[in-house]
Amino acid sequence: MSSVDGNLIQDLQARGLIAQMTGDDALESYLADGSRTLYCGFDPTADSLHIGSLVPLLTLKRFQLAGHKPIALVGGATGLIGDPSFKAQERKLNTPDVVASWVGKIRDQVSRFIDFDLPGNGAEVVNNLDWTANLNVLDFLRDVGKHFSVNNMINKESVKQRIDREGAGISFTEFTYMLLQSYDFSELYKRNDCTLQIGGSDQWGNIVGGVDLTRKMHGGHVFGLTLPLVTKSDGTKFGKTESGTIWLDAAKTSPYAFYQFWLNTADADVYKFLRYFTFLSVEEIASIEAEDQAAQGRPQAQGVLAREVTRLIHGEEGLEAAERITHAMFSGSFSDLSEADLEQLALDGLPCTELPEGLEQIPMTSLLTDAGMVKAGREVKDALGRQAVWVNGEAKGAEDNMKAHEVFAADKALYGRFYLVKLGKKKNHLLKRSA
RNA sequence: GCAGGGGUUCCCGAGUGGCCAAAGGGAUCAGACUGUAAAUCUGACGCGAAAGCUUCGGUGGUUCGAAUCCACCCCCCUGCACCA
Repeated sequence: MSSVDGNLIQDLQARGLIAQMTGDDALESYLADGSRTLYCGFDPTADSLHIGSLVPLLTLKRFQLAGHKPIALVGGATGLIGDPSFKAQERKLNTPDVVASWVGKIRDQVSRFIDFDLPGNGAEVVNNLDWTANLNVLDFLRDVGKHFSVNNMINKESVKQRIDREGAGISFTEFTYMLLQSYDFSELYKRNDCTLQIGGSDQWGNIVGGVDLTRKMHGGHVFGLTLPLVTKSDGTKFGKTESGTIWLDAAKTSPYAFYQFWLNTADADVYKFLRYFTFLSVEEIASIEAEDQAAQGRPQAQGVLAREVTRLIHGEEGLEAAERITHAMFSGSFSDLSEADLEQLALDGLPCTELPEGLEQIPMTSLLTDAGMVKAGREVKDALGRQAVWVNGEAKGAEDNMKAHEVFAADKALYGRFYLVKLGKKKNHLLKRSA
């Protein structure tokens, strides 16, 4: 049995990672006294987790590093129901086979973060469908449902807007979600001696429900701890960009795009994010912050954050790929890229499209819109008007709009095949001549 | 079901017969300044390279002409009634 790090809670506190916890000081000494088993649930609401799940995921890992045993629960059952917590509207149910396929993907993703082979506190992944699939309705209502007060449930902050708001409403199905999640906790307590559940702060109601149910059903004293919702200083939602959600799946968000997302973190958020999303010690982060403050110009923090998190999610290889593209695209020295480098960029996740036929007829606006660089031709037109489109380093203007055949002439291609197109400062794209 | 209010371009929100592709704000994109930041300033912002085309909950109608007027329908909100 590995020894436990008694300072875990203090470290989490220093990182700002504790939103609420049950039994305050009791939990801290409970964790310091021995290796405990804890769990966190991840519902399959899509075919991949996104960075919103990163805080709980990494926190599980922090507990493991401190000597505790983490269980990642994939919600094969709860994913069939839908958590109403702080959701404005009832959600559409996904079909069982869809949820089942998502369960598989989420399980694989989650598994990459925690260590299964640690002696004494090796991680586990469980699926709550295992203990609910064959649950008898009458038994459930008698054994579990009886412990819940509807009066209490409708007063939960998490469902208040659904209860109070005219025209919103909540179905009995979603209303029951809390019972299922609570039952999970009591089951894991019984089966795995799991005595702590962690989750986002929106899960507080569900977690407390589980704490109560475990006491009522098994007389067990268990704990709950919630993590803060990640917010940005400018008030916009964390984890979304104009081009969409930042996913953990490399097929949905390339390591390059992922790296760029973190690199673009606002100064006002970056040190907080370093504490949330990296395993650098709070002291290290403080010294980075101090250095940045002392230095003029660009802070180093975003680079550190992007590197650390990208390595964590996509590994050393993913990070190298991301940095390779970033360097090629933003250093302005793409001309010394080799042919193999260019091919690699496409593989690394630089958006890449094949050049269509009949360029004489195709305006640049449609060409670049179709390639997915922008949403409407107007943006290309605007950019052309400001000399903000470059093809292989050469700025193009409005007069080139109908001259795609000249802009993309065969003799202008790098290695006879490639064109690097840059629109504005940040949009890069690779166009390839078909072979 | 009755009475009243409302549904406008990504969002909020003006517009009540032509001057409306539709004020203003937000978001977004691009430019300047920078650090691939923030703040600020500038431009764009239904679609289209253009000519032009398609919008104001839906369908029909009145009119030379409708987001604006009429009819019917759908949806939302606020009261009242019904369920009790």
